[in-house]
Amino acid sequence: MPGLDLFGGPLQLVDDEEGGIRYWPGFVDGGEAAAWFDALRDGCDWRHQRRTMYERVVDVPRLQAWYPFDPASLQGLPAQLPLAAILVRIRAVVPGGYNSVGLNLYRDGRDSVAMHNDKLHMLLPGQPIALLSLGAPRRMNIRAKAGGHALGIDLQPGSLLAMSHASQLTHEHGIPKTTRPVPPRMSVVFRARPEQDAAADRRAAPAPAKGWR
DNA sequence: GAAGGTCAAGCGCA
DNA sequence: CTGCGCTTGACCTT
Repeated sequence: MPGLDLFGGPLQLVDDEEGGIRYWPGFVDGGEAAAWFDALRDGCDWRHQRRTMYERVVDVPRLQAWYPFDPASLQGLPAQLPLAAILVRIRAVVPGGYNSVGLNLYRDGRDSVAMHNDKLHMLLPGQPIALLSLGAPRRMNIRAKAGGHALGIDLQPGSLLAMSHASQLTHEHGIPKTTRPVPPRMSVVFRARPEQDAAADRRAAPAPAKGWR
């Protein structure tokens, strides 16, 4: 386990040729993280999905929101949300052609995500995924698919986690449920998606009406 | 357009 | 106590 470096550099959690998985515990200060959390919690278009399992319809255990945007103009990011400010800060540390942001809200310890990796066909090769954590700390497990033990990391509010494209091939990650009482936690995840998918996103996303008939 | 992958809750196990 | 692996099935870039 690498030690915390005193000069603000990241902890290297996983190594590969594209930067592996890096973690900046104090990427932004607590006050800013708290302000962003409040604004996003109150202002995002949160969606609650359902899934069927064993003839029962169950709630997906988290709320989600998602915005595709143009990397140059930032069009697509709602102006009343601090997403553009967050993106600027993230790009300065983890450069990338981000064109989509997904948010997850884990309301309490019963909310979770199963171990998974991001779908590679939905990501541009070589481009990292950048994940900002806000709200309460939650444990994330990271495990090599090849086997071995899971690495647990408490994602602190204001922390940044950067995952290489290549690491999605070799590792999976998840947020387990916990019986401990925990306040809400939010992740803000920036990705660079292939243009054809990004275009489909723009079509699917709420857009100004422009019917021609 | 087809079809293989995903991922929910709960259980048993180590 | 906690993580993990197994199960079924509707849905498939939210």
